[in-house]
Amino acid sequence: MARTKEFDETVVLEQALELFRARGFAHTSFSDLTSTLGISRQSLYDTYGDKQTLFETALKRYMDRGIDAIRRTVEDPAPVREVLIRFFDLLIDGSCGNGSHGCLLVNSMVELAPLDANTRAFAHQHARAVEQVLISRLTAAQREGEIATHKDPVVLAHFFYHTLLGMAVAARALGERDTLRHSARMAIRCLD
Amino acid sequence: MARTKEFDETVVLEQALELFRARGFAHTSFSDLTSTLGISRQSLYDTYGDKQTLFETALKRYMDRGIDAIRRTVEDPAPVREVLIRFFDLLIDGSCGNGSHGCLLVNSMVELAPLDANTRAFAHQHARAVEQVLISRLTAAQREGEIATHKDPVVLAHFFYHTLLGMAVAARALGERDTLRHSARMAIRCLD
DNA sequence: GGGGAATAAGAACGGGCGTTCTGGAATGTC
DNA sequence: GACATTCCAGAACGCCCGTTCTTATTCCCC
Repeated sequence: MARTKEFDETVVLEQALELFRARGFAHTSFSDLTSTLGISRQSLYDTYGDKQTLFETALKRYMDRGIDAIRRTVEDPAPVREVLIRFFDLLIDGSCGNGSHGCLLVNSMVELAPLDANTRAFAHQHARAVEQVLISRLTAAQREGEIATHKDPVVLAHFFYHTLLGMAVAARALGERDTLRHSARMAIRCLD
Repeated sequence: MARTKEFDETVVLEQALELFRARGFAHTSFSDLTSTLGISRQSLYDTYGDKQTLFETALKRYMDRGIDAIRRTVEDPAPVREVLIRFFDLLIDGSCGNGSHGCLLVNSMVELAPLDANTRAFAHQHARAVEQVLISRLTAAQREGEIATHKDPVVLAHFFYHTLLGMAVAARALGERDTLRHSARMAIRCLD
């Protein structure tokens, strides 16, 4: 039938994702992509569509992978404080790793949310998903007496999400891993 | 000698600032600027230099104004918790006002910090300035018995700064003012 | 009121962008 | 082994970007 592809679709997508994460959507040109990914313009178009589509595919992939990791971490039946430490460490490592380029979703929220409805929808969807995972876990912890009953799991979940956003920005622009760890532990003390 | 300008330099600079805040640096074109500001390309160049320079001038102005407001708010001799509520409300109002476009500095940190050394320097400078103001105030509060002595003002200041960053992102991409208020109050409870 | 300098408007420029086209090479099926 | 199909590489396209040039107008000072 046809010639076989000379590259691995998911590997190349992953490289594109890293480039978008490092440089943002607007500051990543097609030339940047082809030279970094090592494939031709036409192959990029044939395989992933235009730049916008490629970006959204990468972002979607990144989000799905992220929310899965978060779910696995948060739903672990360990003490809630320990779980939250792991939750934040997961995000800190994810945002500080590979040269401290932050979180692709957070970067995209800042760059594109006011300009692009799709990104805005992605952002809302992700926020609700993460918050929902946290709310469930916090509510369960409350039932088991780990958290005082007068605390509101919803408010706590929003607060942790906002903390997460701030840490992603700090990781990208300031890159102080240890400071972020301290902040995470400080945030968790709000449970007391 | 010469003809007088037909526009107010600071007013136009302020409008440019708002445009950069709303759309970011890369997504704001010279055409966007001239059509929104109502002055010609040549007048823009003559008055503010090129796009990069205009942007940095606006960012510098924004930062100076911001740090002044923060300093005034935080150095007020009211109870520290009350002061911090005002501190966060100030930032929430600043980031949610005018159509929820967030904070110009935080937006720029995310868009440009990894690409541009100037922006990176601005970011570090601003972070240290804000943190220093907070550290001083928290240390004073500790001396006066408002905060337990085993708390570390430096860690607290970093934590509040990270919270600030997160709220700026949430304001821009999610725009939930009341939720932000709740998070601010939650963060302040870390003093207890 | 005239000289001179800075203004403003729009055309023009070079460059880089995202995208498409063209042509040749490689592959699996009949 | 020829065909159809898909892949790849580079040239080419049109567009918009930031910037500069040209030209004419406006205003202040003497």
